[in-house]
Amino acid sequence: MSKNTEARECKNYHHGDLRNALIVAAGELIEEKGSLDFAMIDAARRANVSSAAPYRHFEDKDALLQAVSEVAFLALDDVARQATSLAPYGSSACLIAQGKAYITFVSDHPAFYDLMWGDLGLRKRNLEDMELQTSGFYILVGCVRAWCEQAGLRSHDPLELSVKFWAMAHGLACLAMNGNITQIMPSADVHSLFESSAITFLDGLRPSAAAVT
Amino acid sequence: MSKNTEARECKNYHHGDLRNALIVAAGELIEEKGSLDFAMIDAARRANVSSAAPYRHFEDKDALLQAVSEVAFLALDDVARQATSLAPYGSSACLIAQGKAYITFVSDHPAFYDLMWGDLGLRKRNLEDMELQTSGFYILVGCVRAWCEQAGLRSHDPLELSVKFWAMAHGLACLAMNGNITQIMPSADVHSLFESSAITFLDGLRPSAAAVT
DNA sequence: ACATTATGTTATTCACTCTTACATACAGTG
DNA sequence: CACTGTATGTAAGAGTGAATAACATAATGT
Repeated sequence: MSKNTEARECKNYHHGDLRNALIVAAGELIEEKGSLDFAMIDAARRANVSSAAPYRHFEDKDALLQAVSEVAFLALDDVARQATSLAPYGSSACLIAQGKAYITFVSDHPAFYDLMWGDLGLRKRNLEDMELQTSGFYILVGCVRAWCEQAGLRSHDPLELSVKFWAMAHGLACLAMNGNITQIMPSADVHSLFESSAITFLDGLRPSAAAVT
Repeated sequence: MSKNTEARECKNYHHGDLRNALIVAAGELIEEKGSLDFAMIDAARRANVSSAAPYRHFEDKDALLQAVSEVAFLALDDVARQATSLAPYGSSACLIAQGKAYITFVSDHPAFYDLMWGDLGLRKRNLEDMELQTSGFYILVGCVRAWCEQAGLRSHDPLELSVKFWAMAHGLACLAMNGNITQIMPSADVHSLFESSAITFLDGLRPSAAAVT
């Protein structure tokens, strides 16, 4: 052990946890640049390794992006879980809280949205990833199921309702992210918009609402 | 979308309408590849010009993509306009027809969706483009306004309702495009899903639906 | 010790975008 | 009709970044 770390630039030849370091570095770059087109070598530099090192851990840049995307989906799951506890489980407020949290997440991280749902996203990837992509969704499904029971609306399919509810939040988040909502209604707040939208929708589910064309 | 301007057999040194030819070529490449990462030289080849010629008309590839995107938004406007005449103006069916047409457009051209709303999309572009991006939206606003009057619901803001309605269609289209809906409800049809979702929402707007928490 | 495996480096290749310098057509003017 | 300016084309190549190849270093197991 006489060879003490001279520490010219690198302490150890082996990084130790390069794979994770690269995922973190890529995540930072995406956040900072607000886009996915960082260079592999930049992620490598951030982890203090050479440009070729990442290819020991990821087949190509897309694989690295996918790994970052997986982390992002897990983070979104956490967001959904936390939102669940903001209001009584199964209440309308609980559902709305989840939608709002979803919108906040998307709005705060537009570049991650691109990663998760954009052209480089999971659209053309395999099924395991798809399951990851929708794992957080089932947190919502649980709430919706509870809501249906509390509201005495057992005739509705919680899964179907959840998809519709998700789509409302997703659509508003997407439009807000693109600036469309600000452009159309400069004074509007996406969260309020979602809340009133959700309330209208939930009201519409109740039998008292007569179907009229 | 398949505006086949077959002016390719050009014998002259000057092309004549290279700008448009490139837009068409790029659109075809996007449609064929299902992605935006075609090479500029491929678009140039399709127009029978050299690889540098496009740069006389477009500052860079992004500018070409933007031009294609503008054409795509105009095509979407047409889709919306046509859908308006599928049912009595101002009826629920008319609104639903518009949403369905929107969903069809997005589902049929996922690569164009990426172009129009993705990371290479208009998010970071200027205001004129934003107006183009939402011009078709005001077709919907007109229908919604008529619907409000026919339904005797003048207390609602048609603009706000339209945004919410748009978001429902947009969200479902986006999730469907990513395969999420198929994954969650393999037997579900996005158009039916949208229709029932829209009906629920419109029902919820009627005063008979009591606000309950 | 020594072989094996994992992980890193340098140097290089390849594809693609974008630029530069030059060439050609066409329209307007004397 | 020559003359000239502008628009538009070409050819060649610089610059960027992903990915690979060949080699180097460390950790591990027997």
